[in-house]
Amino acid sequence: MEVWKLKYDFANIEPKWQKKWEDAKVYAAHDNSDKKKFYGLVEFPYPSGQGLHVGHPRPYTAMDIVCRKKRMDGYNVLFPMGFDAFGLPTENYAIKNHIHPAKVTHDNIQNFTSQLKMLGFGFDWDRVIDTTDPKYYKWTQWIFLQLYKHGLAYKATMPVNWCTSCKCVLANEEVVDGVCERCGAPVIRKEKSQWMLKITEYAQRLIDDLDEVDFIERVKTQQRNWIGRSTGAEVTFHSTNGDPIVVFTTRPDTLFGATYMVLAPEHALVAEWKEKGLLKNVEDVEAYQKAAAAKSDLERAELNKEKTGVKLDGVAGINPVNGKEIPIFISDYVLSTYGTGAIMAVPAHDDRDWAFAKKFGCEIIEVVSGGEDVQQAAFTAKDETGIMVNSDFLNGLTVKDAIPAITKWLEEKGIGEAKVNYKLRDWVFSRQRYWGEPIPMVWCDKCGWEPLPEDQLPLLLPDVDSYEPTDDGESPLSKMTDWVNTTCPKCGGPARRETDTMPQWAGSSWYYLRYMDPHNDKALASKEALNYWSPVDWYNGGMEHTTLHLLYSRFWHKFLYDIGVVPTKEPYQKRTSHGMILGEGGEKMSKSRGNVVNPNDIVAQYGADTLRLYIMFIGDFEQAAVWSDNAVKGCKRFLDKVWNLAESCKDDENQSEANAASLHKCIKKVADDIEGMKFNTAIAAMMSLVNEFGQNGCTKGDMKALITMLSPFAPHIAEELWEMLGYGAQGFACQQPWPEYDESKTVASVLNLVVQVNGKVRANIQVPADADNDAIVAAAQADEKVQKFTQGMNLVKSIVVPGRLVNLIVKP
RNA sequence: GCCGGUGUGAUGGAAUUGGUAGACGUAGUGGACUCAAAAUCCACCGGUGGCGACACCGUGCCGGUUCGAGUCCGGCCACCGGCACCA
Repeated sequence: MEVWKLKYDFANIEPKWQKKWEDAKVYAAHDNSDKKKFYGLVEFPYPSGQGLHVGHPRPYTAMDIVCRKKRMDGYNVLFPMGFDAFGLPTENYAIKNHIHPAKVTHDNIQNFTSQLKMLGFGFDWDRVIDTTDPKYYKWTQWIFLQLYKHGLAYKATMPVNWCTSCKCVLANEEVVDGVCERCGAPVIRKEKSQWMLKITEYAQRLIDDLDEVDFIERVKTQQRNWIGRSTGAEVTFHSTNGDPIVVFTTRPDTLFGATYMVLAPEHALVAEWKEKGLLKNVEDVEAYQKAAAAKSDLERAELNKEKTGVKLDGVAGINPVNGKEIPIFISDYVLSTYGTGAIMAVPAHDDRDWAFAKKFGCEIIEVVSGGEDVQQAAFTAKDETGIMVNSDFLNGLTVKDAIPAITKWLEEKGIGEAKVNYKLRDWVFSRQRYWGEPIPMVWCDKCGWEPLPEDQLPLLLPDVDSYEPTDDGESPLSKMTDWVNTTCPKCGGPARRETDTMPQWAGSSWYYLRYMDPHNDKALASKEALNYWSPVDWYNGGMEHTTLHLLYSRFWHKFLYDIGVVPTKEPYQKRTSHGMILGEGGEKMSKSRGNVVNPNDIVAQYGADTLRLYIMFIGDFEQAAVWSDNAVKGCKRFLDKVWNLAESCKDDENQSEANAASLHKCIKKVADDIEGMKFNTAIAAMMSLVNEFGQNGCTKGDMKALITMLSPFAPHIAEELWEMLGYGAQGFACQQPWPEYDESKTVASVLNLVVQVNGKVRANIQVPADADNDAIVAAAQADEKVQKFTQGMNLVKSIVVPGRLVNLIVKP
């Protein structure tokens, strides 16, 4: 055979195959197929001006490998890509450089696209979506209208999170430790009229249906935590002047221990009592309310060691279980946004109430025995350890039994009822910025809010002169009087458009549906496409989206399911998550640290295949990993070895005897590891195999199997070698079936066993594969090294682990 | 404080789920090739003792279960992430 001795010239090979794949559309998903479908999804990127960094290819390569493997297994695969392009950085860049955000977006998408193609991902490029395309956001607006028509979108004036730098409201999910999730600027409270989505209506289902999906456990727990379900009871107390005060408690069993009440400073009853002239210490109360209002949530939380509050003078509460008169306080440790904004305080059995009671000299009455002295610390155990005392008819019961008993009693007397509360709050959905989807609503002084008729969608984002956010808290769109002034869709009179836009999370809440049928202009996707492709089989994305995008899109999906648009209850069947890529030194990559690795540089130096391999070999996929320029070389060396082996292998279509066992074990291992996302060990297994091929020599048949296995990981070199070995007529390497695994080839005729004496490794022996236990023990005892330790001892026991080891237990 | 995760050589990380700890890769050391360097190839590469065969110790710490523990149980420590006055 002719000896090629060509260099592994990745710089020419990679673009060559990228073009061939694209021309042949080998990665296109087929809509009308009888094949089993597989829908693999990665989170679409925000096309920033910086382009891709090496963090992006980690999830992309992983799902690309999974999807390529699925294609080889005969699935009709949908593996799409798109761009989540509305958002503040683009808008800010546009403001700074006086370029229209649409132009900025277009350029960034072009750059991202070429980078993604450079890495050889098998995306279906005919299904690319862009959330800023009116053909796309028409349907984002359409979904909003459906939410509105079903009572799930409403406008309300309430205190909201306001980012002082973005000049824009934020959802609760976007506030992290009191600062803006995006820019890190402090968030303050501001009273504003906002569009809200009733995600709380889905709270229970968002928890329950987690049981039906295959999400990694930490995603499920984080979502459950965020939704924050707690069960208890609502109990109606009364004030001395006869007003009902409803409180929520998770411990109705401790009702007899309620020695005072606390209202949130913003509670409506406080103002009412003030009106009626019942309060004798109005100045103190007002001063406290004012101070509380001025504090941000962060400040409130920071001050949580020291309890503050004011006792209401002139009004008291009455404990409904024993008629006792108890004082009422206002304090900011009670939140107006959770429960009823009012609590009964049981200092003996709640840490916060205890701290408050100590400071304000409130009575502490023990109603659950079994702990230490409640005058010294609250006893909060909620299990069977505590027995009810000082509680009339509850005395003697455990806490566990007392809760249903008192709840039943309350319900019978009409004083209270069982109740479930959630920490989750409704989703603040409007933003005072330009670069987002316009909210298709019109305000008419006569008719109120009216939805835009659906046939007028999309409501286009108008061109404006300035995208600058305004200090008065209005969207830049509000300055566009031509656009703002319109007619009421109902009465035809003069009306004004909503000038706030949607948050960035809107477009991404349903994008996975659009990929199923991206060019449809009659519906967000056709019924046939939705029925065939739903649900997403495997969705990989970042942990940082667990309580943002992932939660929001599950909510939207459930709504769309309820109104008959989508066929499944849940959008994603399986959810996995990748660890971050950290810069050298173990710190997060960032421009300011100057440790950002640009994939273009790595591709130029080593090629895309090496980058793909390295990013998968770097460590446990779910764990954070530190980038190392040096370690990249190892993957390049591996590909060089593969190349050289292909050039020097024996011209024999058969697999060689010498490599058979290793080859077939490797075929199995790589397949299993891809399914389990253990890409690092899959690659290690192929490296070992290649080392063996180098030692034993290999045939074309051996190489054929190796190249096929390698093709999901390093698709370009696989194609090139496939063609070089003369298999080009059989189609692309990436279209071949996964190599056949023959278990019988992995069974050796002679087994290597470890011999232990009293649990310590003492020797290795070879035995025939069919040797029985007695023969194995005899062989072990016959070994010279073993005899050194068994000499003069009695064998009391022997343990044989088939195919692994034999342990001899000896005693003098 | 509550919930989750992690802890293994110089280093990134493996270990068939209770069965030879350190696969695979980096870095390092020695050697071959070269005028030289790069590349490549070969050998070594947890610690201590020994010329050596070999022995003992070793998976954050202390204890336990087991013929056998990185893996299981009990009790700690450290770091990372999430939630946090949510009644």
